[in-house]
Amino acid sequence: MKSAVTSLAALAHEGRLAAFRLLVQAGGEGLAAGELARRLDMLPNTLSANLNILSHAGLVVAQRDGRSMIYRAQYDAMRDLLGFLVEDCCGGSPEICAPLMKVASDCC
Amino acid sequence: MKSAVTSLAALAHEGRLAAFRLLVQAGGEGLAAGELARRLDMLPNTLSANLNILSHAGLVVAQRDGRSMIYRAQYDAMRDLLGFLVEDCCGGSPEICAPLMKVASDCC
DNA sequence: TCCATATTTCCAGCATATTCGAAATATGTA
DNA sequence: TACATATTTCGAATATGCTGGAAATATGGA
Repeated sequence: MKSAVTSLAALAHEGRLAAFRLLVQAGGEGLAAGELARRLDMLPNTLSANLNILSHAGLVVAQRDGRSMIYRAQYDAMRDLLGFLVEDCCGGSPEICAPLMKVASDCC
Repeated sequence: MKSAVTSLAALAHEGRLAAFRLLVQAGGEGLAAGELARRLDMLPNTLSANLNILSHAGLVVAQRDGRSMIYRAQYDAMRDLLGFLVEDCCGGSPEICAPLMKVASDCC
């Protein structure tokens, strides 16, 4: 619950959400902080602060590669968050869960 | 995207997340504001402000019933949010989507 | 070593969010 | 009408979050 709030807060910011989505799309290769800053048109220091917040929430991890820092999305954390959000849905509310099945099956 | 950030911000608060989860569990009957305040041990005015934030995000709706205000979770908004969060998962990252399938099928 | 690149850290200022007490509003009941 | 209940609105204090400039750190190359 505490970590869900941390993750939600990390994603509840336009720049951070956009950064996270780019990292999800980038897949296992990840993206360098500078490349993210360019694509998102953010100042490097501002982006760094925001990546730090995503990292503290466990949604991304960083790894140094030469002069660059490569950031990658952490799928486990995202899965945990999604799992938490739908956790209660069968305790009275298949209305959420059933559409979710559709989203998931359309997607995969 | 903008509405996703609004919804995420609304849920990124311990009290609001707990309130929303209670409403999800409560199902179509919903819960009165006072009942929520009792269960969550929140002052009525504080809860009211927080319900207003959830309502503004479209995650709950309110309906007067006598002296009480009945709040209900809005499943469509939650489904949209979850859909948005997994939207990109197949653009390189079935790692998120596949576990989500499992979550959804375990649940329903 | 010296310099350029990549990124982070520090700091200050500004904006937004959170909470609470008190007062106001709406409804039901005697 | 008068009063109790349920909830919201208002206002102010406090806390937290966000941003950008400047400086610091880390790495690679000449």
